[in-house]
Amino acid sequence: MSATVLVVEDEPQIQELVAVNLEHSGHEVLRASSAEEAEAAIRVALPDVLVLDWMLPGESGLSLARRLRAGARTRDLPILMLTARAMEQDKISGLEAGADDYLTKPFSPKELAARIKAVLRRRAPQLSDDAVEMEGLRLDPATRRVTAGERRLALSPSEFRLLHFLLTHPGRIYTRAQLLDQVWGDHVFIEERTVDVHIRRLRKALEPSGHHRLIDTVRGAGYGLRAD
Amino acid sequence: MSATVLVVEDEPQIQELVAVNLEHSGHEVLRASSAEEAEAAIRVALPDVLVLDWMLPGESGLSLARRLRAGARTRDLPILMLTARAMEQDKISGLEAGADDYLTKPFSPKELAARIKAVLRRRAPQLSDDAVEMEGLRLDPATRRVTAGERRLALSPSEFRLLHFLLTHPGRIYTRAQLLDQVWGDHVFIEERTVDVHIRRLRKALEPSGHHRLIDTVRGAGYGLRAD
DNA sequence: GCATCCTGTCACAACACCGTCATGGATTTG
DNA sequence: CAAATCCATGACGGTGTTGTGACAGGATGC
Repeated sequence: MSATVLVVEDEPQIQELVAVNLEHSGHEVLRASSAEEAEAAIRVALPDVLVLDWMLPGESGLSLARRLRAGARTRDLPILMLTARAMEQDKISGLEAGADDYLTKPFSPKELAARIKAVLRRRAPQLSDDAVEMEGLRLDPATRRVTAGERRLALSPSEFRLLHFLLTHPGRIYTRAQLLDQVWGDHVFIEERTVDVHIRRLRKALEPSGHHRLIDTVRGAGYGLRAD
Repeated sequence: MSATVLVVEDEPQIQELVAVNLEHSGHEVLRASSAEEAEAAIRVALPDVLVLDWMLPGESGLSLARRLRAGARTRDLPILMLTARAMEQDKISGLEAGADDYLTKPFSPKELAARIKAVLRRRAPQLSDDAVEMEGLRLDPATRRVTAGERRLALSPSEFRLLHFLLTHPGRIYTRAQLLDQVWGDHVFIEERTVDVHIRRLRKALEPSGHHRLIDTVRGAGYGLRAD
């Protein structure tokens, strides 16, 4: 799980320490030394998570957190607060201001990595898990089952995602590039022709029940699911 | 049946009354006096159930409930609403906003305990202490026993909790992250692959009776209990 | 304080899956 | 009809995911 982390910390040594550890965990790290810098960075590009020192020159981290919680765009930005001491008071204020979690210095690199991971996991979007059905072909994300009438079909993860997308977007033709973006993800580098192979595998998996006929090939355009 | 209950109530006396009663029932109690405080507490650690006053200073309980229902992480959080009077209007609004049940002041400690129990049973079955059984595999939280037919199986605490969760949520597939949140707690920092190891240990423990076949591995998705 | 159990992590093996390519068939184009 | 595209399909090696045994540290009970 790799993410973009904005580290807001005025002491260069601590900033460096945190940044290096996060990079080592595979994260992209941005840095800021004050609340103002942090806000500017956030304006440019919303990070996935914020590591925020409680004490900062100028506006405090506490205050920044509170403001971020108020803004629509930054309301859901996960915040991990750094506090100098394990003061119960700090904890309470920090959490009231809207931090998701907090860490008291000194902290171990391992704990930092773990907390970041936990915070990210909690914010992970829950994919919709409503079942979809079409002409007796039923796909249920919650149970992860695909059935054709009574019969249960075995699909690989990719076949499952592809069929899920097609079932939720019937009647329209998608280019291979569009399918790669939608099913495999936005930034993957995969040969377009590979989509052909997956379509074929999906067709083969659907063949026992005859549902492979649902998948249309449109020459020169792409693939789609037959709409009635 | 011991759960973590977050009580959101601005009147100190009522808050105290509710809290004491819940603690007496064996629950862990957290307190908040406003919607904002409640939200901060929830961000840090998801409670098992929320007791929420309908009238609060600032944001109303109604509004908070509605927001919690919208968030992916808090969608399934059971909510018990407190209302000052038995207004039919309130009831409707409260339930529409997503409360699971409601209670009108004044209420008896006994009724409070009963409602909490009912709400938990409905929304978070693994927190109730009802025995669960499936294909001869029986788990009883009250006695902490697991039996396969006549045979008694010895499970470690983690194996017990994992099996309990699976037995109360059959059919559905859960990712490793979801299992960590549900079985280990909302706020733990554990490698996802550790779930594999516990699944394996649980399978091994169930093997003598053949019930290990109940546990499904779904490649690329997670684990679940076979539903028939 | 000691022995035991439990737990989280790791390393390695096994295997399913995936991405790519080569080939040949089908369809379109001129 | 020939050439040029485009697509279907089988095969294959690399990659990623899961199963499993081992181990060290911590908790627990005696």
